[in-house]
Amino acid sequence: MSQISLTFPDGNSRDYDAGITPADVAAGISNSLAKKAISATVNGQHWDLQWPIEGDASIAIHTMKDEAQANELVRHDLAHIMARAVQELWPDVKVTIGPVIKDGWYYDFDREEPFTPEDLGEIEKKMKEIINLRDPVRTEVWDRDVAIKYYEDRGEPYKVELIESIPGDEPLRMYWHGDWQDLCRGPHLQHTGQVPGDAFKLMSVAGAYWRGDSDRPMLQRIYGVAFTGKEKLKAHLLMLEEAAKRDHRKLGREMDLFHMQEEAPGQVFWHPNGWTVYTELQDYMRRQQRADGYVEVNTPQVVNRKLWEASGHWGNYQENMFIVEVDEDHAREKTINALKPMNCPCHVQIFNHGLKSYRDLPLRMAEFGSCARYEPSGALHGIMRVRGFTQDDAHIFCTVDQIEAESKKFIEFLAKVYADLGFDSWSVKLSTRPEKRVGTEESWDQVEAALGNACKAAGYDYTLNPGEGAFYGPKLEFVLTDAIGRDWQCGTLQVDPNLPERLEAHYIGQDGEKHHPIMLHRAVVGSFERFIGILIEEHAGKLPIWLAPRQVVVAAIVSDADDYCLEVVEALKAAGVRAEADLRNEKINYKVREHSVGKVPYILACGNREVEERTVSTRRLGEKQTKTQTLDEIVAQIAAEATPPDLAKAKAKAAKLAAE
RNA sequence: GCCGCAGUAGCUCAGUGGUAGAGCGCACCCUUGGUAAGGGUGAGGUCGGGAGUUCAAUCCUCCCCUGCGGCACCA
Repeated sequence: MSQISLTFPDGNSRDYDAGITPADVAAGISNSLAKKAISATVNGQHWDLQWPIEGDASIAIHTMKDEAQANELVRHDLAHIMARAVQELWPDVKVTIGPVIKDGWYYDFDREEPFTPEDLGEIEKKMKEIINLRDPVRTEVWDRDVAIKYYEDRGEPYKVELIESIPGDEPLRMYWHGDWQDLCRGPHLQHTGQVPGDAFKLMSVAGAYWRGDSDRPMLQRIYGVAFTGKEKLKAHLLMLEEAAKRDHRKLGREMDLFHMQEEAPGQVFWHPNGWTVYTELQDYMRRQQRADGYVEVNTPQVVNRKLWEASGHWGNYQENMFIVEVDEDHAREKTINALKPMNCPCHVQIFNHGLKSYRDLPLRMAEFGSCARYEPSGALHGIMRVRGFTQDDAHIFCTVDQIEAESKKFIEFLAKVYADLGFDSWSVKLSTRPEKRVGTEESWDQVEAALGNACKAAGYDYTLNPGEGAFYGPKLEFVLTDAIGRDWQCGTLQVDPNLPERLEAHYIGQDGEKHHPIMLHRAVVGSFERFIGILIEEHAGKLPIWLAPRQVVVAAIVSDADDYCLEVVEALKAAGVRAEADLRNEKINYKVREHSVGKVPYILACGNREVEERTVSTRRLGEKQTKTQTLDEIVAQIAAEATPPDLAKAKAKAAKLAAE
């Protein structure tokens, strides 16, 4: 038998007979390691303890202490254990696939009856029994024909289909957890008892299409979460509770920001508080855009289908448009219009009005454009995914040569805005040419390179998103990461040579000839609705004071202080602060609690002492400590703190200049 | 759009084949209280919409709408 050399993480190597398994290797090191071992990494590949090693290799034996491998194995084995439990409870249920996902796993089943929450409890119980059996895990490589025959005989059509879709040169591997068998590429644990029986939980049942295809059968997916220890499961469940507390739908109600109702699904009724946040953010964006060389326009909501036919939306996007038919008495035919789902065709109309010269480019045309899209009902989610929304939309009309410089300028702009809005953590993805596309390879090469170069020139790295570009051009996507680690795509930059051509936009070049401009579709916050939802969840409702709808409540401790409270409110208002008085016949405890729950950044309490001394008792949201400040002092302090970040910077700069 | 679950007072929720209840909030009264809920009284509901079964439906059945969790979608 030939010998192979295995190199361990400490750099030592040892010779073994070819075909040795990591289990044997572990046993050769120590008894306890043999028991504790869960898997190995062989030549960088996660390796089952039972798989033979045929050549020289590096090897590391894993135990439950290796979090990454342990999590993967625990979750993967639980997927199998759950499938086994389900088939033991209901033998006619058909199994499909069950992959590991973030924090857990899922398994898709085909079963006539829907699973109920009580079923989940029963399955969980059965899973714990299986874990306690400590059944060995065993694996074999099978012939395709044998495997197909096996699953055909057992009436498991989904498995047959899976095998048929696996490339012919790949070995088919079978795994047994006790007597229960599943097709699986592995690796797995040594026995079911290696799974911690108290560190997993079945979370939910949901429908999911077979192979993710909406034309195929709907299966039932059971989701579970699992970790290497009980405490980690607890921590995870706690985190979910915390996330639920930040839910913008809940906070939106509690802070009286907005509501939605069934007469206008997917559209927002902004209340005064919410609209204050909205306009504050919009005012900020408007200032930024002006400073960055954009012109602002406004275009119609209801536009005749002719324009949508010309732009291509009628053909490609009709299902997502609100169609508005107007049946005028004296019109022979009714006119058919659509609410605009995007602003770009309208912006081209403005561009086309009057002859443009190359000297006019780049032309940066911005609109806080209200759009309506008929999103599928199942896609709606609070104010994050809606049917009516407003974008900080703009289109930059430019030449091919200007793409790179304009993109760089935009990235810098976006970076400044995100920094002002408190998002330090964001990343860039470059989506490149998809399979179905228009345009030449050379033009794609050129434009993709321009976007990549612009990123680097602006000082940002990007990851590739191959094949995810639009049919007409590549795009940059800017992804924010919020306070609890969730990703949100907000900003975007898309290169579009197609629409200007379709809508016959052109400019006169230096050569005196007509040329089509390129359009860069771009947005920073994306939809205001969604972005405000993100802000609410990011800050758990405690918005930065300049965005907070109610910045200060001046609360009277005794009614003798009422007049003074009103005076304080007036002083704050005069300094541009959103302040209100709370003179209700309630105790100060009650008022403090209510406005704290309402996430008001400043509570200023005034009693006889304050009236006497012309001071206020200041309490900052989230702090227990109060302090006494003079009226002048607190007005100046809050006015400064409530100044939007861009204006604050401008003020600081002006002050510095004045000092010099 | 698809699968499952849900819809009862402004909010959170309990409940029943014989037309409903709590807490909070709201109104009024007492209380003027020093930093996260003082006390009392009261008003408030077509039990999501429609149809059916029944002597009788908020409750059972069917259809629709909306929401929630996923899936699909996000030119």
